[in-house]
Amino acid sequence: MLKLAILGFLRDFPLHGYDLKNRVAALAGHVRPIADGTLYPTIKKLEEAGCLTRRTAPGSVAAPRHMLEITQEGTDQLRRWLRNPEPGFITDDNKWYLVLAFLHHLENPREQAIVLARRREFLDQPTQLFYDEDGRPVPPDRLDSPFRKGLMQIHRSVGLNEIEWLERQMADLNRRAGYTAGTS
Amino acid sequence: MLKLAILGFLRDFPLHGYDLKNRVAALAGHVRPIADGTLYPTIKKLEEAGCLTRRTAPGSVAAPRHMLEITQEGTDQLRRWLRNPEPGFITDDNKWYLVLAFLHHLENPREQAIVLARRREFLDQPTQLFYDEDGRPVPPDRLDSPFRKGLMQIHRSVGLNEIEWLERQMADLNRRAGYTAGTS
DNA sequence: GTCTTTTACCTCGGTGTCGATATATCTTGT
DNA sequence: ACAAGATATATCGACACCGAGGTAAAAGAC
Repeated sequence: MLKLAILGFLRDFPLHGYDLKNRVAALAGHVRPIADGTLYPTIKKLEEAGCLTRRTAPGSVAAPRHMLEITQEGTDQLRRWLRNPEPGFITDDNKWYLVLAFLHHLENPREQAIVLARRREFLDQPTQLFYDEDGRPVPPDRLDSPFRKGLMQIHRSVGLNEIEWLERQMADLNRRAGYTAGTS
Repeated sequence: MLKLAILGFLRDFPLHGYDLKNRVAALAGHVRPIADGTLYPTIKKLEEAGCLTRRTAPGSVAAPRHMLEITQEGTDQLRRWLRNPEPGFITDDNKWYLVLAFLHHLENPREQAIVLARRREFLDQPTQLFYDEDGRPVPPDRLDSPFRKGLMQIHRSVGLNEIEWLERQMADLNRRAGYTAGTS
């Protein structure tokens, strides 16, 4: 999850750790701070895996920075993650938003459309959140708790909203993929 | 996170592990399966902490079950978590939905309203997801990636939707809290 | 009769993230 | 001169969760 975000941001332009931290915080979960104890070891691992290189530069304001740059290896890894996201990245909203934030790094519109289709497929299946004592599904209007009612209502409208957008986006991507195929 | 879900479900009625697993899976992240290796150790820990008791019962279909029942201690713990959720449970959508799913176990409408207010406060602050190379915020219409545009658009409409619901719900709760105060 | 599937429970090792803690640099206020 | 605060990087122990693996009991298929 963090690795995807780091490589995704570095693919745009080189950054140092502190900057990355703020950008990831703003994006992930929307403004959940990411701990130092998570970020720096993760950067180290990515460096050891050859996904990024670091270059010490004087700090613009304070202490010296390590400017991080993505490598070809790192770009390949990023694309692999985006091209074929693990199930959690499709079903977990926060993780899915991360995929969406970096999906433009996957240059082929056909591949992008496939990922969107997977999310669409997931959103399509009806969600049943609650069951009664005997395991029977409980429809929203039969729920005692107003909070559970609201939860299901919000969840539903959010899904419809995103499906609509996905639909438009996929149509657009497929059109562009068609042109590309026609001209090749 | 899992602990909250377990105690929350058990507060409704006693369940066995396997049943819990399916209910949590349906609710958390909407239908993300929860691993056995997570569930059973967590149950064990909750039992050791005195939050629940177990009672072996013959399985209705197959192997014998451990029926789990919440204790007073467990109920107290659940209420503490709900009354004062950690920051992540307010800002992380999946975790927040969990809080919402069990908020009815907090019996005081005033306390419920306080929790909703914290979420509202969080949603109220304008979210800036992306920044350019120099650290300047990038508005949606200046984004190159259609996916990032969509992300911001979806994010915004989802937020407005939920704020509207929160508003209605809080008004209702405060009205009820007022009645209670008046009759006491 | 045995074989597979479903129900049901459990352990162990590995990974990802957090929170506390530490250190160094530069700017600004006093 | 010195303290405070923002910038910047790093380590360590703890905890939650996962995935692979294993056990067992009953139902139904062949």
